[in-house]
Amino acid sequence: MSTNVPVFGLNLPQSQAVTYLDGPCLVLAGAGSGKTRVITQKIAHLIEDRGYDPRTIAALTFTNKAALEMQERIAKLLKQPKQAKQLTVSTFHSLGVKILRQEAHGVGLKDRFSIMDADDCGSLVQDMALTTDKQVVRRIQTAISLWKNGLVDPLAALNQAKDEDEAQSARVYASYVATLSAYQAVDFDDLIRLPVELFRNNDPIRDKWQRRLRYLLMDEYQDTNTCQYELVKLLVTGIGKKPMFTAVGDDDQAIYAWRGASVENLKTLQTDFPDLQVIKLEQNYRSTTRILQAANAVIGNNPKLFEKSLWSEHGLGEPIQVTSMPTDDAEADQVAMLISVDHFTRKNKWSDYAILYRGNHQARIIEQALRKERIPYTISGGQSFFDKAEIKDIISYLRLLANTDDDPAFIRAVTTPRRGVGQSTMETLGTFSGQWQCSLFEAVFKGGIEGLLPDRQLNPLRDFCNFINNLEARASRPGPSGSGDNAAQVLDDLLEAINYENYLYDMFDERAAQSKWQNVLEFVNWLKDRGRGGKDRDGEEKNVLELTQMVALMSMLEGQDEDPDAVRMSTLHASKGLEYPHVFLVGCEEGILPHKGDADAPAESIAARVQEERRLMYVGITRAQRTLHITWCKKRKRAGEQVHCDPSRFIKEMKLDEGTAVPLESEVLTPKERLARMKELLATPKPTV
DNA sequence: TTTAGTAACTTTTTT
DNA sequence: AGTTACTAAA
Repeated sequence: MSTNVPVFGLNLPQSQAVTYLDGPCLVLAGAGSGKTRVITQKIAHLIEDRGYDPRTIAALTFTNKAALEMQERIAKLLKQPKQAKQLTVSTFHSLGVKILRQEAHGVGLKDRFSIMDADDCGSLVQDMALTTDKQVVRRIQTAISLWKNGLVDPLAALNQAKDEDEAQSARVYASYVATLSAYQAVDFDDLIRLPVELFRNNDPIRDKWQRRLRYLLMDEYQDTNTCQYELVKLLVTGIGKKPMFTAVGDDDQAIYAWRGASVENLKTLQTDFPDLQVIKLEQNYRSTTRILQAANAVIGNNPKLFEKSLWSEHGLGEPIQVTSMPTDDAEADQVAMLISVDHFTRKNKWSDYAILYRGNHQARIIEQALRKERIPYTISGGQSFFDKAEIKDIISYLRLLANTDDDPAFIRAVTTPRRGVGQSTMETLGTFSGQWQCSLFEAVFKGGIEGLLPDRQLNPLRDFCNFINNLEARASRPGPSGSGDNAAQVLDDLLEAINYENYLYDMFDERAAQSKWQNVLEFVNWLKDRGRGGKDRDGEEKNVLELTQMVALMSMLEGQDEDPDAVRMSTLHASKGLEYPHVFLVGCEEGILPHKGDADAPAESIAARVQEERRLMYVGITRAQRTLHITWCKKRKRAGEQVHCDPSRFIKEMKLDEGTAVPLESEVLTPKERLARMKELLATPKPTV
């Protein structure tokens, strides 16, 4: 097939990107230029026109939400929608789990390894660094994460440490790695790093996976880190084999440098693959011209990696509004009111509106305001369903069931609900297990522990461990249907046995307990559903272990039970890749956006950080399709006290005063005025747009 | 030893 | 505002 025949409904560069299959391909896709469209169409093209087996195609995204959405879009595109289920559409991390689950032995893990979340890792670091200072713990955690993502081992980290802080982090790094392997556990970074290690050292296994995944597509390529890029390279390059992949990215939307991503990967791609075909998508199908102009003006202040200029065939559109607010409370109220009024006057859906902000904590105050106005909303980004304490409690039991060496899970499960095991018991047990180099669970039955713990403390421990053992025996017994455990029954038994519902009602007031128990039931039902192979029963059946490992990665809220008609609230980071007709970008103040970090950082890194914040602003602006409303506060509550704020430098950089938009001065209404205005607006006919 | 209640300290972004 | 650290009772 010639690459010059345009695919129906695509412009020329899009079409070229879809049909180009002579080698590796990089698509530089500006905001709103239809990059997801290119990926989904290309997958359809591979299957339907080129005869690819869907099982040999993998598309990698950055969030589970994006993966889910992409799979749905592909299903709609295919003549046989069921083929979409055979594709690997997942995050890098999920692919890592998939590989590790099959190749655990190759990296020295037992089959039933645990996946530890950031909290578990945090308490690990806390113990090993001998500090309770949360700041220090987080600093060490990010240092370790950056090392892992950069494929630097503990020894190298120690050698290249520049100051005592880094040396301390490196020492903790060493014992951290040792402890994880003692637990038979991995952290998020290991999910990518271990497959890389495996493929580097084991050619037959690497070969196997290369045959398994013949074509690779990557979304948001600008946000990949060294380790992820290495995994990709190992998967696509082989002797006598043509590297086959498509990477899609935009250097202006790189906003994850803080977690090890490097935009340089875009450039490196060109040197590593000299025959790389580079295709630029510069036509924007999303926003009005005014919005694009503002976005371009802001990003123009950053150095360019690739030359590109976005343009749009849409009209000029409505002016961008910039409003100053006296306080953050007023900002939230005002935005809620503006949305309410606009919703009723223009007869728009609630879901046409999005409120975007820099930090999760900004969501709280906005939520309150929206509730006051009776506006339905959904929050994406921020702490997820799976991070709720009651859900993590249940998960810790499942993890322990799957892997009794998982000490963090043991600690949580054995102490919640309270069963007479407290701090000092755990300390004794911990020292003992440390001396004998065994897990806490093992230590409970090891000879010698009787001398250290009186029966009063030892009995509850033994009772608990016997309980887990019994449950585990039942969990791994084949269910009536043959293969797989009877996950549903095990889950019910577990909740019953630990009396979790009563525990909740003992610990919390009626209302809180009720909602928490509701969450638990919802979670358990969700698990049971997945255990049976998913909603349509055409997914793979999963046992308790697989379910547990899957849940560990579900840190983002899934779009399943989202209210379809509700105002969207999101952090700027979580909004990447999404679009909304009407966008409110709140809290545009110096110190918030750009966010101020360590003032004593070197000037160079401060400059780099401001550039990343500017890209964040760019992402925010380019989410908007029709209207954009930016707000900033003169005063804001911060750690209790009111603090004076200045407008963000990025507002000036939008160059709104040069004829593209009219800045609007602050306009704060009292409830009475608001009501009057509302009535007045409701009476006027819907404006034509 | 465990738990419950009160006083002080902090808020980037996420797989 | 929301969590954590510390102190007093059971």
